[in-house]
Amino acid sequence: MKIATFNINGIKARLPALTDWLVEAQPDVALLQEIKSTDETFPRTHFEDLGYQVETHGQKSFNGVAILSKLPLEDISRGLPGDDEDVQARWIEATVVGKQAVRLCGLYLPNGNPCPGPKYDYKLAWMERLYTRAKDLIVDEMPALMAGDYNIIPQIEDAARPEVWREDALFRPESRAAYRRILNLGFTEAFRSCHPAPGFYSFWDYQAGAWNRNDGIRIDHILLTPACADLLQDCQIDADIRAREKPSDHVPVWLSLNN
DNA sequence: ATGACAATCAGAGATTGA
Repeated sequence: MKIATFNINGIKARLPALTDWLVEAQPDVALLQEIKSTDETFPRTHFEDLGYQVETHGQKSFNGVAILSKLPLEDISRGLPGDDEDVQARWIEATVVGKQAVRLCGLYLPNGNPCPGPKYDYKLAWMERLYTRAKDLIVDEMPALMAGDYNIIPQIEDAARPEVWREDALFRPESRAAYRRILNLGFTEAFRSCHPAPGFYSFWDYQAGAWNRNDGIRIDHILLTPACADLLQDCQIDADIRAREKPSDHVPVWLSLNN
């Protein structure tokens, strides 16, 4: 089963680029972030016509996550538990039914800039809630993964120019520590486990020719529970599509599972 | 030190992002 995560930076603006990639890459499941649309305005039938079941958790203008799946999805849940006051649409879960069922969590972790400030506080508080949910996934022992835009540069080798990120919310010690604390529950980060070498990125800023200079960062990750890591076959980044017409500033990260 | 770029909503320019 091929499962991908892709921050598309707006479903309306990305409809052609996303469609082209889906047709070429043929993922069984695509976890999308930053759909920037409500559930009502998401072009649901467009993806149903491509053979996907569509589950969204959107809001107007900002954020928003979705799952597209060619295989049946069950037990869909929207919103990260732990704060009933939180109105930002950043989390969706579902179980995909294959040879072996896998629990899928799609996430759009808060950016956190400027740092320090209330947005950074929100990021760390959100990560505390993520830790709680992640721990439950480990305890459940069902194969599960958490995929999305983590807005975390885990290590220096995940940035072309780590020095410019030193004080940024994506690279601050507190951010990375909160991410490591989740990893240390027993998760396997799929891409690093397949490709330990430095120099792979999943985001290039639109500004200052970042793509042409390969001035990127790796902030889109897929974390696997031990039972899910047993099934991991491969993990890749489709970096080439960043060079196309009207691209997102992120590119897809995908893995294949033996399930 | 600043801005560079793109998307959204709205129908200009502020806000957000990373």
